[in-house]
Amino acid sequence: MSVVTRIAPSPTGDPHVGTAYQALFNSVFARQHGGKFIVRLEDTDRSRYNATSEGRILDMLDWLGIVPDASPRNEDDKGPYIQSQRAGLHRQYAEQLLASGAAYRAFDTTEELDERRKAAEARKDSYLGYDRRDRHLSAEESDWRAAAGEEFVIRLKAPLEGKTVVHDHLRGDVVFDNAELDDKVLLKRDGFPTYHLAAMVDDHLMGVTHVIRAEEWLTSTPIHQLILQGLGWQAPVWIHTPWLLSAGGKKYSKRRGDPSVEDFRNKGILPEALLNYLGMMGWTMPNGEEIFSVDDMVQHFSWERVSLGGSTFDVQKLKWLNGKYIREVLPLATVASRVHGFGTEHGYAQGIAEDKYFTQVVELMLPRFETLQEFWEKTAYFFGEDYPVTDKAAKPLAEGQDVLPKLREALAALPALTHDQTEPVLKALAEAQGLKVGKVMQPLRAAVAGTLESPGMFELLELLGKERVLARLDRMMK
RNA sequence: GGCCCCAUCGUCUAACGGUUAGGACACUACCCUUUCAAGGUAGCGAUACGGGUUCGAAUCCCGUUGGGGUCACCA
Repeated sequence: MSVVTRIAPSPTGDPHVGTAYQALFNSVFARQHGGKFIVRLEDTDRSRYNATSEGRILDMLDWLGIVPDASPRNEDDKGPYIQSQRAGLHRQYAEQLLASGAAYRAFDTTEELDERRKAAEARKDSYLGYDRRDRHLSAEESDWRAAAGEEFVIRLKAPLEGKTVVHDHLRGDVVFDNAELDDKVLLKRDGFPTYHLAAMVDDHLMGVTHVIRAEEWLTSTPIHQLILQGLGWQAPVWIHTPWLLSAGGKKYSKRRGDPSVEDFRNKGILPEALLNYLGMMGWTMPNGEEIFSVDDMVQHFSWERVSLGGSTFDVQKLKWLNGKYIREVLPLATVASRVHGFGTEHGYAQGIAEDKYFTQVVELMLPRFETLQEFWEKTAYFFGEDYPVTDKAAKPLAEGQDVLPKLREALAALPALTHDQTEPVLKALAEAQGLKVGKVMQPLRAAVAGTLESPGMFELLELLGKERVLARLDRMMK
């Protein structure tokens, strides 16, 4: 049996980290088995639909480098992959369920439902689902009222007794008491299906073999099995993955202020690092390695190494990982081009060419920035003469005014400010003045960089070049 | 509240009945050093609790507690 997995994001807002997480695991598992990974947009909630969201979700996947075998941008014969375009299909199966007696029409208005629910809550009922008022309407009455134009929804007729066993691939059998189950709405008043129906119909029609989704779906899986059963279809392998949590221990969510994938991207997190980080949430490489690629994951993935406790998202560790990719994993040329691309996208790189000089700056800065954004925040003095002087740098700059002219003189005498030329000169000068090396270096650094945090002095001088260094010294000498 | 899931350092995790409970992030100290980093070394720090089973339990079973999820004409 060939594996088919999917993600079914809902285009309601910002591209969610949870979607990226699911996309990773679904695509890795499919690839590992030479199967197919598909993306289906679940947009059947017209009220929450967000027109830009759809494209942004697909863009996020592109950015991450997760390539679906089928999606709204890559349709095949199993499509369309936009769920609302399949509404006719869903309706047809809802009617089939209705005809076979596995479902029924319910004519309650939203107001009635609200009222009864509130009453149930007030009574502290343990069962808070639909009270099944219309479950026992005769077929004649149901047909007649529908024909008369009364609006209705189609609900699942869940069994009232017995048990439904869901076999979760990670947790084993999970037993639900049917009496706890609800007569869920399958087809809404507006003719669109709910998730429960739509997902099951589409998964089946698209040949999905393994439903890998977040743990929040576990409790509605018995409903899904009942739908499948009513339609005479076989259930897929259910795999409910552990939670992604945010600092408070709650479910990670954009609504709580947790960053979206776009937020990470805009801060200068690399897709490789994000994916690597997500991969170590709930899963580990067999040898315990922390730095691994999606390809490594495809090679070594197994459900046995998934831990079930939820994982708290730690931005600090993500940043560390990102820094690791910058300084150790990605080649310099790649880092330089990512940095420049980021700068262009966010207005930092105006008039700055992606040339050899730029790459040298990146190389010098390599161990000094963890996100692409940090690079730009720390390097103004490499790319212009109007760099700011920090408060901390102002002090050594003032204190060093008498040594600066001597420094200028010594540097001006050099043919070029190469490392091997400047180092002995600067050290000799410090000694001659009876000063600690730092007392000479810090004023120099403050003058040419405007900050006390910079790459090594000699590399800095060499890269900046004699002309610029001298001009800066002239300007900074009172 | 009913039901469901989960439980090792603050965080991510290793251990698949026998380890001084290991690693990583963070934190602290030291080393390196012209600053800031990076890097290196060391330290701090966990099996939620209570019962069993077993020669032996982080590991298996039960209970308690705690956390999370779910109970929408949202997904």
